[in-house]
Amino acid sequence: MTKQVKREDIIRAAMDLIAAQGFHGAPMSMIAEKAGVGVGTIYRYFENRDVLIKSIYKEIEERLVAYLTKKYPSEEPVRICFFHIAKGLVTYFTQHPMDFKYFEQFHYSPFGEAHRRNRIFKSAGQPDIFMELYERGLAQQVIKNLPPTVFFNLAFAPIVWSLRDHILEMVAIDDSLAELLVTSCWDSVKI
Amino acid sequence: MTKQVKREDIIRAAMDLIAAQGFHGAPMSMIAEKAGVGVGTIYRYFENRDVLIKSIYKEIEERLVAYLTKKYPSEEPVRICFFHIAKGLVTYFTQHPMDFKYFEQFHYSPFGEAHRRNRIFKSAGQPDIFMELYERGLAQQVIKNLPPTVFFNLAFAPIVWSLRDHILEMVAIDDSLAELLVTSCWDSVKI
DNA sequence: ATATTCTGAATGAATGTTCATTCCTAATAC
DNA sequence: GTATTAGGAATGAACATTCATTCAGAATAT
Repeated sequence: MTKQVKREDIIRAAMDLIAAQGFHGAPMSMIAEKAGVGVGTIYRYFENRDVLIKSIYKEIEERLVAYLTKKYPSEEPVRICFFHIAKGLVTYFTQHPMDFKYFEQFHYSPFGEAHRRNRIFKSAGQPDIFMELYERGLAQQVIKNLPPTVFFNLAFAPIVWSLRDHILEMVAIDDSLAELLVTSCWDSVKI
Repeated sequence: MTKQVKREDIIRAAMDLIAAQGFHGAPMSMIAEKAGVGVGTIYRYFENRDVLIKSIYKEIEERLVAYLTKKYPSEEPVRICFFHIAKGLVTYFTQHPMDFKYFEQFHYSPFGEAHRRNRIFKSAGQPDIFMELYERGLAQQVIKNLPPTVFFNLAFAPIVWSLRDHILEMVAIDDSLAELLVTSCWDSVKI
């Protein structure tokens, strides 16, 4: 078993456990057992628990940003770009519920609190499609004149909450409901 | 010092600590110290930690519901009722940021998970102004045909997120911005 | 009025448990 | 044979909860 594979096993195990049970339901001993390694082994791959947790977050974030950025129609109107991102979020997280749950656990924890100051998707190197969308929308006067924070909240908070409800099986978001949801978000910010 | 006063001291101390630092930053010993009582004393007023935490939640919830229900214009159109609730939320939580922070901590924790399920599935109990609003809106065809969950998410998620940002001082929500925010939420659910 | 006994609220040291982390030994690679 | 990696028991820190003890004030007796 190569080093890389063992590292992946640890990440996979930790992610699944934390997504399913929260940080409390995922002690190092349990992660080790699920990954099929000794507890001490984890510390050969990650300096400590915090580093492990942040590494997992980074991996998920990279996958998500890659997904949203791929085929991003940057030349199209703001509205089209918004729909691309919003529907992309729904699709990605519907297909990767564990990623969503992990994201949520992370975000509402001391880790996320620290992370929140810098905006979510502002990873170095990546062009910030969110901010670009906001600025272009304002400049072209297709969206209301709102502070960026409030714009993002109107545009994405209902989607995130609905994804959570969908993943918790409290509502079923099919294609047509997703369309309606995303359209409604757009309705709230468009002029 | 009367019993009631001491109980209030404990609740106040626990609430402030948990709101500010999260559940982790509020061990019983610290709550006791801040309340000016012995650790054991807390257990004379609350069976255990969980009961204390849930009691605090209930007190806040009662205050909030009382605030929203007072002067509720139940005879007015759906739109007016929505604005009453939405603006009431903004006003109440702007004036009681600790209540908001506690609510948030509670909601994104194992306590909240359980609480949420109950709340949604058995909406029984007191006259639920939220559910009443949804049903009346649907019947009168003034709101889109959406599952209740998604309706609530569209209507309130951006408000909650924006309140959080306001309380964290990442955006300043004054009266006119609140008006714009609430109107935008209504725009997203109205027909 | 004063002394004595009783009561139960208040306390915080002690207990038991849960974990992250360490570190020594075993296994494996080179 | 030596160096590197894996393993998991041991360690110690953090915490919720308990419970034997204290003590102020109420009740009762003298």
